[in-house]
Amino acid sequence: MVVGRSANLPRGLVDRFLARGDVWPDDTGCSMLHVDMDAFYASVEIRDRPELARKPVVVGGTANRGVVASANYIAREFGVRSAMPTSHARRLAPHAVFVMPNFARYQEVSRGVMSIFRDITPLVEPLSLDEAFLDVSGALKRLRSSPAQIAKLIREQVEQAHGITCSVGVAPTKFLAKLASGMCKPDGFMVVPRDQVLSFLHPLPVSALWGVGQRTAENLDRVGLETVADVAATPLPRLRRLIGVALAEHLHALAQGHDDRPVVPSTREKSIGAEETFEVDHFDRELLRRELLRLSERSTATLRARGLRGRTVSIKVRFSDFTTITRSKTLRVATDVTQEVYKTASTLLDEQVPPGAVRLIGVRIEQLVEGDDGEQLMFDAPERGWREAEQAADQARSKFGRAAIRPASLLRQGPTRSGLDEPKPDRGN
DNA sequence: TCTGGGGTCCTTTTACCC
DNA sequence: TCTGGGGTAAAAGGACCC
Repeated sequence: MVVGRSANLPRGLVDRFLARGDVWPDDTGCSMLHVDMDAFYASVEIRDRPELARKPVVVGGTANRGVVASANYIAREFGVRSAMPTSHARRLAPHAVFVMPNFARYQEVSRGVMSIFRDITPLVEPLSLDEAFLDVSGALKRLRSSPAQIAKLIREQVEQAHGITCSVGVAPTKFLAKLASGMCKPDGFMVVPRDQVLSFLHPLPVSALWGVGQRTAENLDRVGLETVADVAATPLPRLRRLIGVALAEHLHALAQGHDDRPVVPSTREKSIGAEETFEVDHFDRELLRRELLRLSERSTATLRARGLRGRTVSIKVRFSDFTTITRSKTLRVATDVTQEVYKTASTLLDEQVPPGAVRLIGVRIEQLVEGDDGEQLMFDAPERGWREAEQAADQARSKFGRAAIRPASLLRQGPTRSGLDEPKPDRGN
């Protein structure tokens, strides 16, 4: 039995732990909350266009090669799932309304929702636009509430202020809270009492463990490990041989209900990049180089906006058969200069990527450091002109819009791309 | 069914130095 | 000069997450 992400969970289990109005569960010591918006992108679209309310709604690139970023629950009844090719979704639900994602809009709603959380506790760790962990241990006294009461309050406030619903898991640890919110979706609320952690956890399939995707589930299945209980009962040395040291130790701990990761309010990003799938495959090197310039520009603009620079430039190329290679080069000095990133990226393309039909190309910058003008100027005077020019261009763009300033070689018509421009799907709900 | 885009983390391989 | 081993950093690939 190999079970994927969306496997049906033991039904009795869900019923046993689902919080309802009448019975108040024992939430002592359950100070970890995981809040997950229901079908976030689709819900925002429906809220903004009420005429969609009773229809199946699918948010995702409408072009040939897009995938579903979010689907409302009516669309899910037809089998539509996030990450599914849009073409497949169209076949399953031809009458559904297909909507292009409006990323800026979702960001705006997300900021509003997160600020509701921060009014309750400063210990908020967003995982993406549509979900976050909250540690409410410090807020209990101040609000004179239990964790479950705080969860209820959050659900009410989010719906009142933003017209969309969310699901909340309340548990002693992050992992359990996240499991719980996933199991009570949509518009639900679940508490995992401290003394029932193992009876909650152990009947679940291994794929429920954070870090077990399709591959690892198959590997575990091959040796007869199907449930979380099976993993918990496997001696650690054996598990290490099966799936590697780090993953084994991680999963073994989770399977025993151990997870002491704290809520970390802000973490610095480790890499910044941009990539694009073409609507049709391309062989033309000149065109690929032009695309690298566009992507370098996009990535370094983000770097500059956040006051960061990076030392390692890596490119990613996916061929028509879906094999994917990455090639990277580490610079002597960290940079945020488009021309320098582009030069490195295009050299990598020229020297290390074999010819072939390319469906995706990407640029990423790693080994990030906080920007520091003074030091850089002394060591690398020649790039000074570029930096100043690009900073001026950033300012012009923020005044007059993105199209105002572009490198001359991008003024020609670029290649056609798939419909998804910059989406971030709300997977998993 | 035919697979987006943004990331993180881990493992293995390779390059280089002593 | 050739070979080997240890250590470290970089490069490459892969799995996973939303």
